[in-house]
Amino acid sequence: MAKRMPPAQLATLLRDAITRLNRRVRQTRPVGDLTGTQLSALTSLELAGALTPRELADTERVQPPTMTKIVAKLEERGLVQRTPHPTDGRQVILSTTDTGRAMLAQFDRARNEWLAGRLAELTPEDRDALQRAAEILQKVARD
Amino acid sequence: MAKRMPPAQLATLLRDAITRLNRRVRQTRPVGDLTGTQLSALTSLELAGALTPRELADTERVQPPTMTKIVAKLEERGLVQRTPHPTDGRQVILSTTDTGRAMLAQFDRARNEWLAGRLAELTPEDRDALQRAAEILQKVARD
DNA sequence: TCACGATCGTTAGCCTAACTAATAAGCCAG
DNA sequence: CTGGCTTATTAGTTAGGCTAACGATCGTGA
Repeated sequence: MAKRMPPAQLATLLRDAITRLNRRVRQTRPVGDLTGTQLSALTSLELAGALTPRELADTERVQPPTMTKIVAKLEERGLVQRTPHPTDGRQVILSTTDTGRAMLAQFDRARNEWLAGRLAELTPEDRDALQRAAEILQKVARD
Repeated sequence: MAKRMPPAQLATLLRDAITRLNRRVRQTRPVGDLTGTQLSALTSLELAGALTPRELADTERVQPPTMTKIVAKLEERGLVQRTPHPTDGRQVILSTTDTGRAMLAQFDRARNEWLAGRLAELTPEDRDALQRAAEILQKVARD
């Protein structure tokens, strides 16, 4: 590994790596015609059980209008359903449908084909390093 | 660190981490009103000295029409210039202008403020792990 | 030599995904 | 019971990707 570098330089390196990896992953994306954003939202919703659009937007770190659009697409496909909030007439409760859960299960298999393939070519030590890094990055991205 | 996981699961973890980090970085971006994509292209061009649009597109791993748009925005701002190719009438040569270089120099200072700040809060060991991971990811993202 | 296929850059058109601003509906406190 | 806050949506903009198609140019093979 190269010499230890100051945080600003590491930030540049990280952003560059992440940008490029994102582009590569995007290029190989048309799996099941759900976009990464939609899949991520569906997964968060499934993990949480049920959320309001606002809560889901906060979870996904997007603004409410953005989540409105994402949910609309998922609803079109019958992957999420909305039920009225029991006491607050403004809010709605989002939850995954059986179809949505089936879709998620299917993705569990087909998921990340390209990236997983590339990762499988790495040494176990490299994969360990990436795993550790992913956990650190999750922490960094959290508030 | 958690137990070692299979590549498919690691791929999921990585993509999630990267997606979230990208969103966070985007939210804190309005520094000098150049986007990450534009900055990346400008930096690549500066590093290479001079490139054709095709070469720059390949470097940035986007399709030529995408690079046309990015270059158009950079040219509007006077950050890059185009000169005719000396022998091939189809091609053009892109290079950074003095203004573009000044902009890059300014970014060298203000760059990655949020991310660098967050990274500075980590332990040196965590930063080492991220540095190693970034280098691995660069390799993975490369062809 | 010249006609035709390949290459380069651009244009046009589409999509995803994000943002802000504004609006309608509903809640609640004084 | 009214005025202000919250929730969700709509409308409109921007960035950034893609593919398809096109004109200009290059270069090669008959």
